[in-house]
Amino acid sequence: MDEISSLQRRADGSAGPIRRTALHDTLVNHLRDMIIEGDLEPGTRLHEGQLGEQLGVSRTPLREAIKYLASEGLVELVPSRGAVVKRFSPKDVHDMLTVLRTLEELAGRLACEAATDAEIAEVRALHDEMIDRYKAADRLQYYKLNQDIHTAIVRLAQNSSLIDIHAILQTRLKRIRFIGHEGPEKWAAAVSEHEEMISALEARDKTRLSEVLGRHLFNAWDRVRASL
Amino acid sequence: MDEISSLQRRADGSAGPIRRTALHDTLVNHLRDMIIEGDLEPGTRLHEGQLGEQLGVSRTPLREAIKYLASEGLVELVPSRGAVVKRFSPKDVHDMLTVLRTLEELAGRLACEAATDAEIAEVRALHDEMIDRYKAADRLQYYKLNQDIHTAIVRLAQNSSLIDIHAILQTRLKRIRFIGHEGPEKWAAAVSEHEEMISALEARDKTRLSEVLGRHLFNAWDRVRASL
DNA sequence: CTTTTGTATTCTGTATGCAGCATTTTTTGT
DNA sequence: ACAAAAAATGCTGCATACAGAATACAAAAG
Repeated sequence: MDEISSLQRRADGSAGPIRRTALHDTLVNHLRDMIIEGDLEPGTRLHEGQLGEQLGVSRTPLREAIKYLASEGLVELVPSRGAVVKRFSPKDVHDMLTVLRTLEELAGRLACEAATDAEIAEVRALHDEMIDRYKAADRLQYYKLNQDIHTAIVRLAQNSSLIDIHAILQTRLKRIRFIGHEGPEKWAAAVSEHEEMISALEARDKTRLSEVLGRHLFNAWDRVRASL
Repeated sequence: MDEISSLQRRADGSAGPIRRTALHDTLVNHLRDMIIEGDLEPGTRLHEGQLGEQLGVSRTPLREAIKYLASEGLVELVPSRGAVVKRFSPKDVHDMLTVLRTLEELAGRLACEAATDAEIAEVRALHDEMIDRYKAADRLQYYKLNQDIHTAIVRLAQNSSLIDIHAILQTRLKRIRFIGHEGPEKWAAAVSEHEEMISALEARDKTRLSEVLGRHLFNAWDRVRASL
C-alpha cells in the first residue's frame, strides 16, 4: 500500500517552504484515523514490522506513535506482546457518554458567558451547513459537522483544559459514533436537538443550552446502544 | 546517578514469578514523578543524551516515554528541538480546577448510588489517617492522602472513563498542589470540608456530597492562586 | 489419538549509528 | 569596534542492528 509515502515526503522538488512535520506525529494522526475509520478493528494487533513496512516507515517512529496513542487510550500496551486496538464494552461507551455529557453541560454554561457574537455566528454557519448535509442524506459529512459543532461550542467556553479533555473523549467515541447506525426518526430527533442548541446559544440562555446539550448526549446513548 | 537501575531489575533472586516491566513504562513513571516533585522544573528541556546517561538508559525507550508524557500533557514536543516540561499559567490551573470540579461533582452523585458500605468505610479510614497526619503537621503525607481520598471517591462512582480523565487532571495538577503553600487557617478549612465530604458520603446524600466537593474545589483555587 | 516437550521462528525491546536541522561561535568586511 | 555571514558544534529524528521473550510448530511419549 505504501499509504504514507504521500505524506512523508511531499515529492518536493516543489516550493514547499516548510516541512517541519515530525514523522511520528504524522503517524499518530494517520493511525488514529485508521482506528477511527475501522481500518484497524478493535482487538487487532499492531504489528510493528508489518505495519511499518506497509506504511513505509521504520519501527522507531512507529513505536513512538503507538506510545502516544496508548496514552490517548486508543490502543493498549501489552508487555512483550505489543499493542492492540482497544475494545470498548457497552458500559465503557456509556461511561464515556456520561462524562462527555457533564463536560458539555459545563461548556454550554461557560460558552454563553464567554462567546462573542461573531463566534456564535460561526457555529450557526456550521449548523446550517450540517442541515444541508442532513437533507442531502450525506451521512459522512453530517457526522463530521456534527462533531465540529460540539467541538466549536466547547471552544467557546475558553477553557483550555475543557477543550483538551473533550477532545480526548470525542476521539475515543468517534470510532463508535462513526459506526452507529441510527434510524431516520432518531436522526431527525438529533437534528432537532441541534436546532434547539443553536437557538439557545444565540439567546445566550445558559440554562437552556446546558439542558439541551445534556439531553442530547443522554439520548445519544439510545442512538448507539443498538449497534453494540 | 544511575537512578533507575534499582527499578529496572528488581534484583530478583526473589520468587517474583513475572517481571514483565518494560523500560519505557518504568521511565514514564519515573519522569512523571520527577516532573511532579519539581526535579524537572517547567521550561526545562529534556535532553535525550544527557538525561538518558543520567538514568542509565539509551535514547530509544527514553524517547518513547517522552512521547507518552506528551500525550498526557506534562511535556510539550517542539519539532526538531525536543521536549520541554510544560509550564502552566494561572489561567490554565484555574481551567483545570473548573473541569475537575465538575467531574468530582458528578463523581459524588454517582458514588452515593454505586458505593458499597465497605467501600465507604475504606474512604473513611483514609480520611481518619489523613486527619492524623494533619494533626502531626506532616504536610507531605497529608497531601498524598488528600489526593488518595479524592481518587477513592471517584473510583466509587464505578465509571471507568471518569476515573481515567480524573487521573489525568489530577496528575497535571499534582505539581501545582504539591507546591501550594497554604496558611494554617486555609489548611484547617480544607480539612473541615473533607469532614463534610465523608459524612455526606456515609449518609449517601448525593446532593450534599456533590455540593461539598464542588465548594472544596472552588476554594482550592483560592488556596493555590497565591503561589502562582 | 492426545498430550507434552523441545526447537525454531517471529516479534518486541533496547542500543547504536548516521543524517539533517538549530544554535552558537568565529571570522570577515565595513 | 560592530555587524553580518559562514563554519562548527550539538542535538534531534530516523533507520538499522542485535538480544531476549513469546508463540507456533513438530516430534516423541503416554
